[in-house]
Amino acid sequence: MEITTGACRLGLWFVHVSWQGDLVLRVRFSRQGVESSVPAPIRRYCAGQREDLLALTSTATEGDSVMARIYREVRRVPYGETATYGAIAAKVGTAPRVVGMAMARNPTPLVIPCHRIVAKGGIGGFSPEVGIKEHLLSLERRAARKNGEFNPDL
DNA sequence: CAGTGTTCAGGAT
DNA sequence: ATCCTGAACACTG
Repeated sequence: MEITTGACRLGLWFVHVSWQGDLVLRVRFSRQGVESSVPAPIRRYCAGQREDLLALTSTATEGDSVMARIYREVRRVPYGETATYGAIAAKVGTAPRVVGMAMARNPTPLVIPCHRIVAKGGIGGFSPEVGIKEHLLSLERRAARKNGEFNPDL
């Protein structure tokens, strides 16, 4: 199967995706872009529909490295909810800081929802802009609420 | 070696 | 109550 690349709009930004079937190789954000095709679940997600993206996979979750185990744990955080760096670290058996590094180097945001990982006393970081993280979290809050869910947190 | 999208305990103010 | 240190950790330039 061929490797495909495309982009779709997300608020003020564009989401650029490189994928091969259900396997997503890379996701990145930028201000520039031209609308083209992306995997259907990502298009629905960006349109603000409730979509957990679990149908897609990422190469970053493969293997036994600490990084891969962190990424697998992050994927278990449900749509519309958040977890702290420390909580993920405790489950994997490493330090919170290592989780931060894994998030910073996440090759496939959205598919591995690093935006749902927040600091204990604040939102935590996000590259290239924390504004994207805020946008994603409020997008998920809205969609979850529309589905009749009650989210006291966030 | 220093530096990361952190957190906690311990101590001083 | 808030503010500083240092340590723990996996990985990169």
